[in-house]
Amino acid sequence: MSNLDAAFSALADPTRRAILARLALGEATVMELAEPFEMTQPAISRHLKVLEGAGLILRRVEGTKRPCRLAPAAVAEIDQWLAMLRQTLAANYNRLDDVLAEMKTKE
Amino acid sequence: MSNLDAAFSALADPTRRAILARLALGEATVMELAEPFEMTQPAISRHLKVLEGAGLILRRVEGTKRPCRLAPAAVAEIDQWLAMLRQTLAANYNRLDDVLAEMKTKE
DNA sequence: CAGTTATATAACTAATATATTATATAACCC
DNA sequence: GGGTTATATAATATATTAGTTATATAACTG
Repeated sequence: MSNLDAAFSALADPTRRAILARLALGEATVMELAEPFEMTQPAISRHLKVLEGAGLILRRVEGTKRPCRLAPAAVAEIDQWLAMLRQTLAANYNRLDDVLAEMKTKE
Repeated sequence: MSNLDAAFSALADPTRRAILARLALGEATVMELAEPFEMTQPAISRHLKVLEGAGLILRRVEGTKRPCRLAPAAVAEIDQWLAMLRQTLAANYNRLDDVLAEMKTKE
């Protein structure tokens, strides 16, 4: 499974996106991340494992806690891939502009 | 399922990403899209359905053909969500810069 | 109209993902 | 050391996904 497979797959889950959004506010422990969800701790633990596997988060060891934070690398990779599509869409818009411009000159 | 669920989920599959990459070169029919893959036509048909459901592609009817092209809306939505993470990561980098700067002043 | 081409749908199978409960580990606190 | 807290893992049930083959639909082509 490519990194992009794992990254996009990880982002496809709303719980995991919410976790990332929470981490956007700063580092947090597993318990802190689990708190807002109506889900058991093991479920969150697994979600974090998926996010870590996708390279989207990093974890430190701090006593019995495992604080998580966002990882830059995977986000950059995703960005890069999306840039390809963005570029094409922009190009298509330009072509549309051309069409409209041509229509105007024919008026 | 939110639009982002569907969009990220659709992007998690390498075949579907390849299809999008192909569409970045321009409109294509189902058969044209299926050609490079070692996969049956119904399999591709399903992938296209997933991409369409996620708002990533649009299709026209042209006789018996169904030419597909990239859709801007979903890509924009994804972009917007990622922007949130990007922003935080940038902020973290800045904090790291601060730390490094502080270390230097203490030398 | 008959045959072919482009695409979609249905029935089915195999693999994967998500959640749960129960339990393990390991650090912390008295 | 004994109890509590933070987290991970295992076993299991269920749902979802991705592919297959077989078949349907509907438009083109001679």
